[in-house]
Amino acid sequence: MADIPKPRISARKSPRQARSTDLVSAVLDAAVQVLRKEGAQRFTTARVAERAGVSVGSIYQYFPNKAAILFRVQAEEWRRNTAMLSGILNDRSKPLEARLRAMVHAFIQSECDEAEVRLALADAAPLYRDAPETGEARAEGARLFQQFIDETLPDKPQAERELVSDLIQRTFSGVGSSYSEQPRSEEEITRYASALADMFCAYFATLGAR
Amino acid sequence: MADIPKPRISARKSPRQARSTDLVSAVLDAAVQVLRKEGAQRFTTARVAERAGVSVGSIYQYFPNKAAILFRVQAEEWRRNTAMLSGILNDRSKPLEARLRAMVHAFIQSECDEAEVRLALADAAPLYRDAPETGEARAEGARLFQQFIDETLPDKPQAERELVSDLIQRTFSGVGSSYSEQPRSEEEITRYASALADMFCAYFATLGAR
DNA sequence: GAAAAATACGACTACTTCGTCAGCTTCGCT
DNA sequence: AGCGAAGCTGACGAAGTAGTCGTATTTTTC
Repeated sequence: MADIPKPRISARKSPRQARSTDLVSAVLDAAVQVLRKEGAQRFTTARVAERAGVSVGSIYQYFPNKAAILFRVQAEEWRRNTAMLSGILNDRSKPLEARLRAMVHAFIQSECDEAEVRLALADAAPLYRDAPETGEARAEGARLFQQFIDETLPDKPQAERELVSDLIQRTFSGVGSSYSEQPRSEEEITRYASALADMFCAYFATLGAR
Repeated sequence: MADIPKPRISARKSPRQARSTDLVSAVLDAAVQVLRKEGAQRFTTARVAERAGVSVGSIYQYFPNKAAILFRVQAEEWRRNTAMLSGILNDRSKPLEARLRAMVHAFIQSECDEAEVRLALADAAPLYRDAPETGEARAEGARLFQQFIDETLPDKPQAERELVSDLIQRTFSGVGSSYSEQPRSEEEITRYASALADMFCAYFATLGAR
């Protein structure tokens, strides 16, 4: 059994004046910097406050606890990512395979670009992953994959499409976070993304993708 | 940047009498139990000592620090796993594909069987992953995959075989740990392992596996 | 069986961290 | 200007944890 989840991730109160809005974004920016420079282990509210040029008390006016800050950072990360991948996948001017290949490359690339933050965020996952909001955010991403698979394998029964979508998604994120643990050159990234896309294409082909 | 690595994972002194050997294994057993029941966050030397029926000081006679205990547990886990998979992969009485499918299933199965411990161990990874010993242990596992790929794709250049091996390995462990985060029934596991194996087989087929 | 070596104990130190709260400052508005 | 609300501060309390060390106990050696 893991840690007892603290289901208090949602904001304590909302900023009403301009300065408090600024404060919140300063805190989130600082949080990213602290994660990058200090790692998850040394991510503390005090350090975030210092870096943001703000007092600890102010942070706790808009975030109920440390986990909430991390969750907001992670949610933002996911949001950007989903938007980017969604844009690539829904570009109907290209054939399915080209879109898939582009998406794989973009994902691996971005994963490597922000490797430090991602790794730290992953290390801190135990603090926020059991919150209900996390589940919703994940489901959002899942829909993206599901939609793509539905388009790729329209003749398969839904149960199978769901299974395949789930598998692709896990492969994606698993390989991405593992691969980005070490620094990689542009060329390495291209080669690796290409191989991963090859694997997906081969799989889809045997499943009878159109 | 992540946490500064503490390169002191190796044993402080070796047990010479029977009672101290017992103590060490009691500590390791207790460590697994604490991980399972309390999670990585609440894994403390004090709790391990209590569960092992031993005092904190005794632990520090054979382990230089907390990370060392976690590393020993993880190393043991890897050792068992490598042995199991190695046994399946080297069973020359079966064709390559059957061995691959058996291996995938066994891996996913064991991952799910021990999900709690694995998850906690993964959460604690930041504490031990930067130690040099961890790299060696990983390399051990990598050889296993490399050997299998060399056998599967003997006509490809070595660079490509290494790339494929790396990709398969990351897919393996990434999908495994992600999939096992939720409890799964036997049937679900079989279906999922089968799909994953399908993906690998499809990929190998397009690469011209023999 | 007595000295020496190995082992075990656990109270204790030194440190870190989360989150609060009483009081002070700034803002918006009339 | 002046008043109430919103916002900000940072010292502080409470909790928890890693690892040490002087002392007690058990085992081995001679």
